[in-house]
Amino acid sequence: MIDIQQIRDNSQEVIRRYQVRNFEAAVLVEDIQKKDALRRQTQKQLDDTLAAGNALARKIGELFKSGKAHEAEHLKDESVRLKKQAKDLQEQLDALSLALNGLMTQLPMLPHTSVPAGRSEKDNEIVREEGDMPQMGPDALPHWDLAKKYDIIDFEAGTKVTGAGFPVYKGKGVRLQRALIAFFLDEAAKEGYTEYQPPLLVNEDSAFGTGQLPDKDGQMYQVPSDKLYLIPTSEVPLTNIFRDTIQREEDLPLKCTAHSVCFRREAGSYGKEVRGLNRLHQFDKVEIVQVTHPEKSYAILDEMVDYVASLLRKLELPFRVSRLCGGDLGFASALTYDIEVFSAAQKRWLEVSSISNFETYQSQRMKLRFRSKDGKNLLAHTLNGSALALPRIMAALLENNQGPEGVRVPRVLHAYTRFEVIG
RNA sequence: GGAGAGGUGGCCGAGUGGUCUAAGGCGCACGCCUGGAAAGCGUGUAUCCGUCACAAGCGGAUCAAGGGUUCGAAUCCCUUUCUCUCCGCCA
Repeated sequence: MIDIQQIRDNSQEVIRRYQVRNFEAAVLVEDIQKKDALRRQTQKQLDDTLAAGNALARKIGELFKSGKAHEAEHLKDESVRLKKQAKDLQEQLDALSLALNGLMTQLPMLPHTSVPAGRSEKDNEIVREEGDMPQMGPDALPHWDLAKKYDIIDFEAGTKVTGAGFPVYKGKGVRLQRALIAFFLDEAAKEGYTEYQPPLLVNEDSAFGTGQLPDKDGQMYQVPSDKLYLIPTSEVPLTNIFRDTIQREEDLPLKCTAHSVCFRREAGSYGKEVRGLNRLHQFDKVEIVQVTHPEKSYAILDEMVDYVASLLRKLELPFRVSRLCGGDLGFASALTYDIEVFSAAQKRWLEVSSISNFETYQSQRMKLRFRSKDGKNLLAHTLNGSALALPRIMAALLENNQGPEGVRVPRVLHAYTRFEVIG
């Protein structure tokens, strides 16, 4: 949610900036301005009415005390009238607040000034490309064939047990994945992130706080009997740890990391996009989250991109970093970098990380604040990124490192896997 | 799942219908005192909304959340929720 103050201060500027997203905000913004003015006017009327009621009640109390009960009696009528009036105004105010809030949640985050205009991922701006593209012979196998050949992932078993998109990892496949998770967590710890192990189900408030609700509930698996949601990413529980808190400025930035299983319904996906490990309903991911001072969030975003790049470098995977254009930018994000690795047999770039600055979008919703040096409570900025998502890293490692002897494990993982080749 | 007890400010804790504008204490901040410090003394110390210059001041709301009774609710009633104790079940 953006700060309504921005609309009060300069609504035309807000509308103009939304154009980068191809988001036509004029009608919505005008509606918000009207509702906001009316809400404040109603608030004033209500406060005045309540103040009159309070004064009267106090007066009646005094009269009772001084034994003038009969005088108090006829004041009660006025008191009842004020109470009725206050109740009506309160109802109006609640309705207005609800409506205003509903309108505000329809506004996506204002894009950062560096976000390129554009409609689709074709307009994303590639800002960095690194690593050697492996040269594959014509007999190179895609990872799903390698997985079968070396018996490390059983897609059919997963389909039987649960359904498509729920693979069963096996033997060295599990070990490789566990090794990667441990490696990512150790690297994050070195980088100053505190490790958490959050719940995998969250309540409605949490899902709202990070922006999954109200609009993206179709992307989450739900447990309606308990009003809980399976997390699509540990960003949700991790960031919500700090919901409704006021942090100390000197404690910022808060740096958290967690490994978790992630669950996504991925309704509407099909075909080669979802083959093998490319797109799953259940997958593992190590996430990094930061809660920062607003003035530092963009420098920190760059740091996070550099950090994720360093992981891929250590894994010897070729990757590229792109800045998402307005049309491809998530609803909640002000600026997002995507990082993709090249999976050599599929000859495709696979997105393995998405690193975003949400500015105050999430902190506004979850009232995540910090107390500044001059004693004001300000909204913090929240950021997060994958560091990293496991399946596509597995896919690229398998495909890029295949050879006659089997699949070579990157050196940095040997200490974790305790084997160097999957063969 | 059953029974019982609870939820008050940063923390502890008083408070059972009208100076609650929430006692008292602790902590914290600032000041006085001091060679310096401690002690002592004094002052201050929540959040949100509105008015307004996002100042001061003023008004309103908040004693887990929501609803109700009453002229008036932290206090009485109902619902929800969370915590604790006991029982049951259980990795």
